[in-house]
Amino acid sequence: MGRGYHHGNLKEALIEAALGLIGQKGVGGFTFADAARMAGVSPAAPYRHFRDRDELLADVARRGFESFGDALTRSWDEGKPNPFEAIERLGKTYLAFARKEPAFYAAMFEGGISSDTTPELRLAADRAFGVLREASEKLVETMPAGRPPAMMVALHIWSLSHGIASLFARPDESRRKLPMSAEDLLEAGVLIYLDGLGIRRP
Amino acid sequence: MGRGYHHGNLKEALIEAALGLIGQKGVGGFTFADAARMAGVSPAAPYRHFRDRDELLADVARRGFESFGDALTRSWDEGKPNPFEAIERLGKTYLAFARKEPAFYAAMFEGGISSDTTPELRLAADRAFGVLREASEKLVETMPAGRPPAMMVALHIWSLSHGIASLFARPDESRRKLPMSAEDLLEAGVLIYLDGLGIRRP
DNA sequence: TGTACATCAGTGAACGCGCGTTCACTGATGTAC
DNA sequence: TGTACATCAGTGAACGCGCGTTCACTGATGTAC
Repeated sequence: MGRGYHHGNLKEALIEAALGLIGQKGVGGFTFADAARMAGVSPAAPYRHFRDRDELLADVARRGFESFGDALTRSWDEGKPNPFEAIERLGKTYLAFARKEPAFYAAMFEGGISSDTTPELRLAADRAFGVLREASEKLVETMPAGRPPAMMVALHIWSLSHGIASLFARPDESRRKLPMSAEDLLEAGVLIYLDGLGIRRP
Repeated sequence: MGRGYHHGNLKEALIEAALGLIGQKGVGGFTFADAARMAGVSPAAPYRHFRDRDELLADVARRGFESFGDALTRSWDEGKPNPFEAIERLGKTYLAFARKEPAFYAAMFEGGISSDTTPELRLAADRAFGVLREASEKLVETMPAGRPPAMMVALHIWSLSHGIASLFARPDESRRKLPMSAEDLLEAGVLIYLDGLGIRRP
């Protein structure tokens, strides 16, 4: 690259490096010094941008949640053509994210970073969950009566998605083998669950 | 203690130490040397019992799965008084284990240890899942017709339990706040799911 | 337009630290006769 | 029952390593006049 004394975009470069390293060695294997090395910079340089390793990790997690939230929002697409079909799309997006962005996913859920580390992180995480919450609300509204709390429905779907993603949709090591794809497993699960609530495909 | 030159029970002591350290600092923060120190032994001593840190961790995970499997088996209690009630008990046991044995849980699911590390580990993990599988089989058998695959049912319940445990039932840092207990959330979820399958409380 | 100066991102050398791992060893335990 | 010996669990000192962190510094960039 032939960069001079100043990097110019070190903060971004460190985030990129962190994602690469987490992807390779997992969250635990990622180190501050390694990120600096990967960005082609001295080990003291990152301190200009992050207080320590945890702050960098929290920033990665925040960006992960933002990207995740965006993906979920797009996928939900205001519940078109109907909440039922849209929520199935949401589930697929959840798994797709875990698969395609394992580094983000690890920083978000396995990093040992509490959501309360930063207000921004909390906000981003809340926003991502908010999409699921809104979807559940719309879904529940299609019922004529005996509506369950939308919050609970959102938590159930989130938990099922997260469980399946963690157990079966990580490119990590060889997880347990499945007789079907994680996507099909989730879709079937959500279908049965919604049926149990009394919500059927329109 | 006044132990002499030989420890006498170092292997067990190292496992204990590992559990304590994992409980305190998480799987990532646990080190081989630390375990030795905690067991009151020189840093070279553990090598008489474990090839390296990973082998120790795999052994912890194996014991975790065995203990988990035992707890599930006791909880299932051959499906008494009926599979429906027994499987609700199973769910509670799942969460209770995650809560009461966070160190085991972490080694089993967040240790970065693949189930294929050791045949014994795989066996123990399979046995634990087997309880849930058997429970699902018995549950499905209560249906007169249109039975879903028991394997799928087991995977759904496992995933939901695991998702709820990971997100809300870890004493880790302050996880997301819930409007209800993790136990109630899981029970409600399983109830709705089984209802969707057409299985009702007898 | 040029010059002086402030700002600030990145340097590189240095430090203390704890980890993983090895090695020849030592002392306790068990066993054969 | 006693003695000689083999076995083996644990020692402690040593090593190389990479990490996190600090520090006075340097050189590029931007800005005021």
